[in-house]
Amino acid sequence: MMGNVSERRKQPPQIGVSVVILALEPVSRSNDGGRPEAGPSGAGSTLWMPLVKRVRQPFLGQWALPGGDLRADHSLEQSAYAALESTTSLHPRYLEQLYTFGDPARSHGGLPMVSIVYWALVGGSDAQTEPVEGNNVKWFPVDSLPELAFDHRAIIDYAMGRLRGKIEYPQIVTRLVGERFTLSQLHDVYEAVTGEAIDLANFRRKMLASGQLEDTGEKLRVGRNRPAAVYRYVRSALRRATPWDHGGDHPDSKGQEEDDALTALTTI
Amino acid sequence: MMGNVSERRKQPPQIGVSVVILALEPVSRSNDGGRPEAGPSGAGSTLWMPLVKRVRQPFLGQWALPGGDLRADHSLEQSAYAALESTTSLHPRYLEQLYTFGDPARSHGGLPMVSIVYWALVGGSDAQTEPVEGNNVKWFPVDSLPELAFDHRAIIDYAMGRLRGKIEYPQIVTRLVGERFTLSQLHDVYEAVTGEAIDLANFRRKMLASGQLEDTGEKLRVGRNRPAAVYRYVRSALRRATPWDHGGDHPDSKGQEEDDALTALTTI
DNA sequence: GCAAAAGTGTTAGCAATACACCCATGC
DNA sequence: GCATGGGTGTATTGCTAACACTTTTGC
Repeated sequence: MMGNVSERRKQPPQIGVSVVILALEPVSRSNDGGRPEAGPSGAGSTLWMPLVKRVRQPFLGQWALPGGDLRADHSLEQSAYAALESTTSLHPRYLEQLYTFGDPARSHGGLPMVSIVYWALVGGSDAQTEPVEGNNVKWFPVDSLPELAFDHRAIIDYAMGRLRGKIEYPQIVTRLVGERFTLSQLHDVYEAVTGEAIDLANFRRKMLASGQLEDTGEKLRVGRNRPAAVYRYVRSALRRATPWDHGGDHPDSKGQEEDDALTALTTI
Repeated sequence: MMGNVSERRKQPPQIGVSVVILALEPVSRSNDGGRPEAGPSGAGSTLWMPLVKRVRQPFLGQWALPGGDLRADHSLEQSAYAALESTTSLHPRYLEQLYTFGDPARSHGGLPMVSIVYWALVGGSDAQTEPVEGNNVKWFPVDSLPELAFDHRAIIDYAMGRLRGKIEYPQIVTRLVGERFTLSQLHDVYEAVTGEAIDLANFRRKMLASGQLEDTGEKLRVGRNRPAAVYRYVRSALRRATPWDHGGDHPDSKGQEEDDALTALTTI
């Protein structure tokens, strides 16, 4: 089916999608969220992501980003969703294209591969079905990841940089912290993402002064301490999309079709 | 060679690269640059880009972004360079991946196509051989482009947004204005890119205060007016790359091989 | 001298920072 | 009361915007 090597060099490479998935804590069915969590662990100090164990060479047995194939009749975003759901049973509330990697050297002995990488944010209520964890999928904290296949480590670092660059956008934060949240929770997310300490007092003021938050009237008591006010982003703040992103691949295509299920796999 | 339609739907789509090329003025061999230009036209108020006339259906005869194929043994960046040089005879000093477009709807009757789009910045001294202009290539000011094939108009808008977002980076500005420049020239570039009027006095101060500029000692007289000091970016400023970009596709791969020349063409 | 562009000074206002302080709650 | 996190006050500092002003050149 395939010609000799010198012929193959002129062929186009393979294509696939991979997804970097980020959440404040491992997502499973039990976290059915909805209202702000008064979780005892405090969570918020680091981000987590699911990885998939490779079942083929090269890098057999190593951890890698979830991935899948591309089909000519699907948009890139749809393919990313499909890859995501088939491995982690998640339907993220935020999905955005990250970068396309295509250097011949990155295949490390496999076929040359172009990977279109998306990154996704998931919150507590995004689990659709039974979690696949324990199978070939496992959640890791981003600050202590295992050794990764291919160039996936670099891809993840790049994704984290992108997340840091977008932390100001309500759409982003909301997907992580949820729709309703206290200022402390919001503050925790900012610190988890930036990795830096942020003065809470100034943070409150800045957020409230931005006019993007509105008090829901609710209160949330965390431990045995003073209850905190619960906020949400005002509608107009959520709508305001960044024109220099999502510019491409039909950002409005939400409905992805139920299709033939894929088995959990990774691509480069 | 190709199966029926329902088989083809499951196939991966085609892949190609396209390039959005931007310059302060149309680039041809005559502008051999090197030192800052005292051009009579003042140039600096708008950006220009080359487009290629399509020689196939769909959109036959319409203007489109330069593009080319992807080969399994080339990096994406190398493929972008190849597409660039084969159409415009330019070797840009800045090349960066923009976005990957892959919606099935964008092919408009052609084969489904995934386009990995790069954007490039060229200055006066980037022309390598005879300019191809007049053949099927023509330069247009970005604020009055002709009607474009496919979704190329949206792609260009997206590229402009990206450029605006990066105008602060010395690497970007330098590729447009050149290595040595007066503050007025720098100011013109900022205004051309942002599209907004910027107070020259404050602009000077801000730039000088940044510590990123150094006086070369040279003077440049533009018309019959007072000569202006010529500056350049300090080395450390140029080196400082943005980690959340160029993270991917072997950013250090500069040497692109001389290879079989391609004929001027466009892809989706 | 006059025009035109280079370059400087001055002011007001806004936003980020640092940090001291008070408030509400459960034990 | 006291510990803990929620929430407020306030001074300092630095950057930005607006705009009036001076300097250097060719004609």
